[in-house]
Amino acid sequence: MINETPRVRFAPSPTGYLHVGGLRTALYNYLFAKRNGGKFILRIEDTDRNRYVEGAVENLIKTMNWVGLNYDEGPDIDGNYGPYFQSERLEIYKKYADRLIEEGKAYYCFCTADRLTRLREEQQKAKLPQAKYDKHCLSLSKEEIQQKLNAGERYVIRLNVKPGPKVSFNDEVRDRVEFDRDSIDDQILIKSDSFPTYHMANVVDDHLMKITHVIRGEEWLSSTPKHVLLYDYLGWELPIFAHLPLLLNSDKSKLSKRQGDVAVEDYRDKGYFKESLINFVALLGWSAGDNVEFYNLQELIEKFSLDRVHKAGAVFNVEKLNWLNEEHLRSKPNEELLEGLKKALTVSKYKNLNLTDEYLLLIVEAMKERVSFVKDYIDSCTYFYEDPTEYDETVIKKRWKEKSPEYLEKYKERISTIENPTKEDFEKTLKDLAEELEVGLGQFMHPLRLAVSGVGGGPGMFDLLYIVGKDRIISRISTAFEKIKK
RNA sequence: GGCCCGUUGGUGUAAUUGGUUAACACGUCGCCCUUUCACGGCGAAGAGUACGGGUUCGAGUCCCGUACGGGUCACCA
Repeated sequence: MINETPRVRFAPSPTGYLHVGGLRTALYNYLFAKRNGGKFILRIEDTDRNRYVEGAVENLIKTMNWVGLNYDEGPDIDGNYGPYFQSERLEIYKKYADRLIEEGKAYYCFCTADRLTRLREEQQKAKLPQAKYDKHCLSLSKEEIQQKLNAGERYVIRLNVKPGPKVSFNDEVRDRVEFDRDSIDDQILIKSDSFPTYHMANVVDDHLMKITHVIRGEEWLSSTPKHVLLYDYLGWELPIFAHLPLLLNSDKSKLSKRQGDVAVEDYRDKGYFKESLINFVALLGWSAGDNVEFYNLQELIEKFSLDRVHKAGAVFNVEKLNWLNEEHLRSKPNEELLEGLKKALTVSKYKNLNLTDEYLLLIVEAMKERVSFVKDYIDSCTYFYEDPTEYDETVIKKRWKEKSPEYLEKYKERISTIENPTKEDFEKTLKDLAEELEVGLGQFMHPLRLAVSGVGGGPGMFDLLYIVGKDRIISRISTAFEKIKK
């Protein structure tokens, strides 16, 4: 095994969307594979027919593609170990279950759901430390079993956990973990609908698909002894386990829908870049130990290692995600942001404006240090798309002076005589005027910004003027005279 | 409740594997830059490492106990 190329898998059950915790698990698997020259496999754990969700797999694949975690084998990328849907591997599980039965390591169980709940209740009443199946059906004779089978009685197949030493295994992030054997229940392996349970399916598939490292969430830690036992019963070599710390809500409970968005799609729709999501989630439970926090996927591949994965759960902190999104935005070329902006524009109220790339690029550049999301290129500077309809009250109070109309009128007159004014023209005109009238530049700039944009903040004064342009400046100044009353 | 895992500023993490005053980032606050807002720069507050014992010349790092948090105990994954 030492020399085998690593094979890891991300094995979600298709519930409809990709959970951010799932994204983190997928990412670590991906990084581990890429770092070590291995293969990354996507396997669909669709063994619960009651939870079937229409279109869930398609959506999952779409989201995986969007974030760029490309797998080497999966439902739509054939490898030599398919099928990659567990629902298409039923005969395989059955075959191994039969083998276990033959060897006395598993057995048929005909107990009804009724009996099981009654059993559980009794055990609870008796204050037993733990509710476990009582191996009732283990004592059935061969004839009895055959008879029931022939009669078509519904059955499940259970793991036969026999007394023995502690079950232990090594975990890459938690070192050695041990469980008492009698704390392990006779887990159902094959359900009465002939579908396997997760425990059976994941062990069989991981072995058959030659998975070398099982990297999954910590919620699986306590069922790992069952899996270890199965490997043992089947005579298979154990993979290396790595149980990742959970992602938490701000109250430290397991990250849940109730306390915010958990779907990767939600974050995508809110305007987060896949780069920031990946970067952020990578840092939840892992660090290279070198103070670097800004990464792209390639850099993560180069730095990642399982032995630097943290043990404790990590709170999902949106503020840091926001910061990372700003950082990634600023690192992107303007052309890419332009494409994003154009796309955002098509679904905005400005979709019919037909603005040129040249014009939009000016906005992209002027606002680059002032936005967190591409959509902010619209939302936080609407004055580039339409005349202001309101004027910020506090700015009026602070900046709109008695003489403001007079100054602005003069500026308006002067720029109206310039043909195709450049940014420098707007600047020189303003400075000259202020000098002639012997007043501070601020007497011009602040009211002018207010009149042109309606707000007190924004890009550099002359960028603002240049982008808005002479004609609109002139008309907006006139409008401001009417609308701004002190 | 049983079992398992965990616990370093508000949050994410670091600390040469036992060796100075516990470091960085996000967030917060302040100053500088900029006659705007941001970006950027500088600085501050904020943990004495959950708590209590031990081992040791020396413990965030090792051991034990307690507390707290979480996970798990399905014919769900």
